[in-house]
Amino acid sequence: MVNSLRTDAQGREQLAKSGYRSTPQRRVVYRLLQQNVDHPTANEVFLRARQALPGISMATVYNCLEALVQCGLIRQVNLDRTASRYCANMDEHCHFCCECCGSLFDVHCASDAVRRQAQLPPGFQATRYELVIRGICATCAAERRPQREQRPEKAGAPVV
Amino acid sequence: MVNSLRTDAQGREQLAKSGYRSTPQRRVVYRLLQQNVDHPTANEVFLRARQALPGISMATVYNCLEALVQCGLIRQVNLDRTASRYCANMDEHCHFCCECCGSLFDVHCASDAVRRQAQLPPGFQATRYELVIRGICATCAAERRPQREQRPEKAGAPVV
DNA sequence: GTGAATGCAAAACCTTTGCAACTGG
DNA sequence: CCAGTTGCAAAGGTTTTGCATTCAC
Repeated sequence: MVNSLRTDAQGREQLAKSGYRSTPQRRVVYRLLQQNVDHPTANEVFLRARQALPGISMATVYNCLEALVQCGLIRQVNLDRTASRYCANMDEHCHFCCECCGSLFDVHCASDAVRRQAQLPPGFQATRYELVIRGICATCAAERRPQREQRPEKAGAPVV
Repeated sequence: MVNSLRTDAQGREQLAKSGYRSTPQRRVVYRLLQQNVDHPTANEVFLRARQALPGISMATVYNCLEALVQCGLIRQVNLDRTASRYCANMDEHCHFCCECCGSLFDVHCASDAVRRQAQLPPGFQATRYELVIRGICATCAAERRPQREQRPEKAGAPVV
């Protein structure tokens, strides 16, 4: 169950709180991320946004994503050195990355317990814990295929 | 205490096991990573390797790093979309990234307990758990400075 | 009205690739 | 000997930047 999705008005307010304006481009990008739970890359966001706003540019997509990340409406997920992915689920969760098909899944994780496992040296102050799990997703496991080229075009279904 | 550092002979053997040759470049890169516990980037490895091998090229550095990663002598650490960093500590550990100075520290972490916290959906098989902790390191905390531009030139001391 | 955001193009950044020459086992 | 490795240069994918124009507040 995802609780963190905001209405247009809430989105506008959250942008304003951080000094950002609500523009058509930002609204389209945010709505698109709310509706597509498959963690698209900036380029995928660009392609989808262009359906609603044919004139939108890549630079604007990056600008919108940056604004939405900064004001806390979405989060950026970086795995390896592949293109960043974006996620409108702000509930606490971690990510499962399928080494077979490359899909990304949201996974529930009791973060308090994770926190307690890390033995920080004296004086260190943690602000954020990010857990990434790698493995084989149910679909790929069922297909019993050996590991092969990633198929990043396949979208991962959310699991939270 | 780091147990995973290999002698030259062990390194050669581990490379051979995966079908790689032991070359002067690979030996220099591996030794350099063993001696510098600050998680250098490929470019930093290049600059340091050039002191021993003035003719070494960036492409070769990447090739060496790839071979060393593949045969299990070093690991690659990717944070955000900054340049990959490399680490000769193969003991089980996670990473602490200082949001103030950008340094990377090895941190001991009881991974079995972390594993138990993630609630994988049925059919999902996990092979690897990667925990990244972000926060303020002891040095930056002591300086009591507000968060500012990262200073990636400052090397992080190992903490394991 | 005014500062912020957009769109375009060019550049930056990190990494990979193609290929001829060289070399380790 | 010969597949694997090196070094060079060029290209690749992702993201950022500069700047004139447009727009949100």
